[in-house]
Amino acid sequence: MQSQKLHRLELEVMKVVWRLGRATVNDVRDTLKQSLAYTSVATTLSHLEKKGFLTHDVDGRTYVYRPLIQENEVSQSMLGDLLERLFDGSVERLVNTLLETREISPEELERLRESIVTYR
Amino acid sequence: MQSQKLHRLELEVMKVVWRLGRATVNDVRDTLKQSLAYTSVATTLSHLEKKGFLTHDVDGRTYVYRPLIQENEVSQSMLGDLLERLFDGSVERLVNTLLETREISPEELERLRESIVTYR
DNA sequence: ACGTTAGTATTAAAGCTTTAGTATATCGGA
DNA sequence: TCCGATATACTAAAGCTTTAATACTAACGT
Repeated sequence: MQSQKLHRLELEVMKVVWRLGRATVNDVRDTLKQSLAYTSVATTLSHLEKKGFLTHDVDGRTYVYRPLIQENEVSQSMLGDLLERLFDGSVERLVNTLLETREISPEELERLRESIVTYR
Repeated sequence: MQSQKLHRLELEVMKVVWRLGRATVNDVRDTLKQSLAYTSVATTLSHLEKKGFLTHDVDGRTYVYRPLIQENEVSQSMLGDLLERLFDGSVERLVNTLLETREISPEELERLRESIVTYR
């Protein structure tokens, strides 16, 4: 398994593909917030495929991309990376920083407590 | 206030300065894990100063750098950025992803529960 | 006083990500 | 069939981070 780290644009493109399940260049292009040239999106999808995050099927002359890796896997990997780099691996410090920073709604805090308390 | 996002090397250098409180180029160079040319470290410190993360006092002909921003501030900012980009701002999803990785010792889990339960 | 050493300043090369232009191929309609 | 539209392939420019060489400067020991 490789690095599983995605850069800004790569991540945004992957999020679209994860959301859509299957996506052409134009699907991605139309869904992205930022407007990009067709070829920019195509190049990025190409990169992602070369890196092993995606593959494609061919439909006529059109490539239909689909993920080869789950969003959760990438999230875990990137979060784990930040955990090491910023908090020296201390989950406690990370969570405390999170609590300090965010104004968390009572509902979210309750769900959070539930998650942690029931975690075994 | 500006972006508060640090790249890999910049962050490593800042961590040294935070740890030491005050640091010369050689202090940083000697403390870093990776071995770098003197001028590489000096350039990075220069960048960090230009970006407003550091300043320096002069001691003889030597620059003694010190942070202008706290580690916690940068941690919050960078974690917040990841929270948005990866979890659409959902603290719950972030924490659940963290728990899923299962790299948490029982002691750490206990402290974590304590943190969350006592959070006002 | 002078040369060696130890600093900083300047410049830029190398490597990476983003972005898109141009070339080429092919599908589909008139 | 032929032309325009649309798809991918190829190439590379622009911008950013990392890394370090070179140039310049000043302190210090003798």
